[in-house]
Amino acid sequence: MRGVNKVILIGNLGRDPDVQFLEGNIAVAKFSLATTETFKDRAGKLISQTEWHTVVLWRGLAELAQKYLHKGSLVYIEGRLRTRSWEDKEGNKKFATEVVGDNLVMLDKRMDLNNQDHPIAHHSGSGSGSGDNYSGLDIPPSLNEPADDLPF
Amino acid sequence: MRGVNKVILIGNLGRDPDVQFLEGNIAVAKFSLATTETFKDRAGKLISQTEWHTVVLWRGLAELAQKYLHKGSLVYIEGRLRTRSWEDKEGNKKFATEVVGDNLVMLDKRMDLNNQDHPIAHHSGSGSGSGDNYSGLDIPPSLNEPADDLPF
Amino acid sequence: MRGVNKVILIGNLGRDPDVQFLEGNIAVAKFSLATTETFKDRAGKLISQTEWHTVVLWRGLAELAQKYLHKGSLVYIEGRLRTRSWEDKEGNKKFATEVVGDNLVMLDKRMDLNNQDHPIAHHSGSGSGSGDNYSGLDIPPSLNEPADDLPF
Amino acid sequence: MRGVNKVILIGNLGRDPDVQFLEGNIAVAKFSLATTETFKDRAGKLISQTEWHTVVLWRGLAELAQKYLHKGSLVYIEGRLRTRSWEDKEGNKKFATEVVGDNLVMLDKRMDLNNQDHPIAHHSGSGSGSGDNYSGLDIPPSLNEPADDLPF
DNA sequence: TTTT
DNA sequence: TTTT
Repeated sequence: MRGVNKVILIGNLGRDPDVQFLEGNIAVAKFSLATTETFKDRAGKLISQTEWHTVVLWRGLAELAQKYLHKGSLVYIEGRLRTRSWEDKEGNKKFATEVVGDNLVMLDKRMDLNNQDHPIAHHSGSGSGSGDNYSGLDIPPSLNEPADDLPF
Repeated sequence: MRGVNKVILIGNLGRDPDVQFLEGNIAVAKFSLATTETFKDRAGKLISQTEWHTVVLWRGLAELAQKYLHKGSLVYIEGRLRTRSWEDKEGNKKFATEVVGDNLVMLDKRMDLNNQDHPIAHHSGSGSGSGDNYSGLDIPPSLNEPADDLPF
Repeated sequence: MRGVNKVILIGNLGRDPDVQFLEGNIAVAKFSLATTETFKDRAGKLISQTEWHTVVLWRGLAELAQKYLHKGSLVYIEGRLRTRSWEDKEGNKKFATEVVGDNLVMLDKRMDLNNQDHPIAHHSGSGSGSGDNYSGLDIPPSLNEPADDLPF
Repeated sequence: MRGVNKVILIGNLGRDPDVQFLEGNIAVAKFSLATTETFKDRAGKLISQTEWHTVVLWRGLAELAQKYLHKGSLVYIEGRLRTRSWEDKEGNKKFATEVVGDNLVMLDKRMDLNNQDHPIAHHSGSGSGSGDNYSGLDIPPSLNEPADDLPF
């Protein structure tokens, strides 16, 4: 209660997403995302800093990732932090912090504009990226209020 | 597609929320929210700057607002911007930008911790804020994945 | 004090930015930004909703806008809401809500990768988008801590 | 360039902050923060989920943490993710993901309202928390534009 | 491991 | 007025 746990990332995939299907045919996608920020240090020198994040997507978002994302894709991810812990075979306690995505926006689909036939990278062929209803890019606010009949 | 429109506010209600019910018994709440930020200007002087926002909540969130929020309440609102336009009686074009909330977190309920019986302010008596299941404070990610059986 | 007023947008410029210089040679840029979100309504139908925002940038960010942004540019803007009011000549009270940007990330510069010579749109010639040091894209956290000598 | 790495948290400190001073008298604070989100699972059952984060603050923010934060404090933190890795004595590779805070807003100072003399917890006495100008809570946008002489 |  |  009374908590907020929100992450917003824009970055590039380091590899193609790893997608798996659990029982019930539930898709889960996982990939590394690099966010690079540039800023000036105290001396005014330009510093570029890259951070790697593990992103996990479920269900519909995982399926979108499978269809449209690949190594190098630029994406906006909104989600929350989750830290998992376990013991490895030697009994060492391990931790991993992941970003579980609630929303995904693809930012380089625009490539298609210039170049409909050859999406920028080695998709696995399939019928991917074309067409224009990779609907649900946003899986957003399930709020859809009645039209503009606000009584104010 | 490919868009993001997100607002995050923490501030205090300027008045009790105005709640109305549309056909279908759909609740809509509206209130002014003051966000005050403090920072230093170029000269190092401390500046306090208050901005007023119009917040609109629908359905369940509007009902929570009606039950638990009042003048002075401190809240976290996450939502999106929406600008409406219309003509007033004199035919002047008018604009109003509102924040339509998708998520609400009440930040001063904690009062209850110290003082279960007298929430900090003049609630309308009702069965207000006590108890600890004013559930649904967050109306968040409808993502609920299977437990920790991630195959990675 | 105790307030937050934050806006995060990803969208396209409706027109080239309008850039002006105030006394002291302070740059101010202003433009309209369209954010389009797609989601399913209660009936499962795909709805696309575009919202227009007025974005204002100051100083260095305004200069970046002047150099690199144009009609159609896809950008990430982080900023805060500010509502201004005034009276027009007829004495009508007017309001305008703007997003004052604190951070700007250009999301389609990538165009340059494919096509160094013809940025996607009619830049004003100048020495625009090429080169790779349109530094300061991010004008971010002026926090730059000492290297990784954290004592924990 | 072209990246965003942003985290927004609202939660409670699990313990008093651990504050240290590095050479140059640079303060660094570190603490665990619990964010609890409540939502309904697929079956409509109310689920409460707590996530623990490691938060690191530098310089002025660390000093504020030292003065005003303690076990149980409710805070808003805005920052970015940083993952550090190292090898422990046994040569095992270890990872730790932290939230490096760029902004801090204290959300329960209001306690003072009800109870000026006994802030909710064992402060180190110092006369701190009272008064109402623990200014600089926000250390925000170093943008401070000239007053409202926008030429638009 | 990405990207500029 | 943008973009898909």
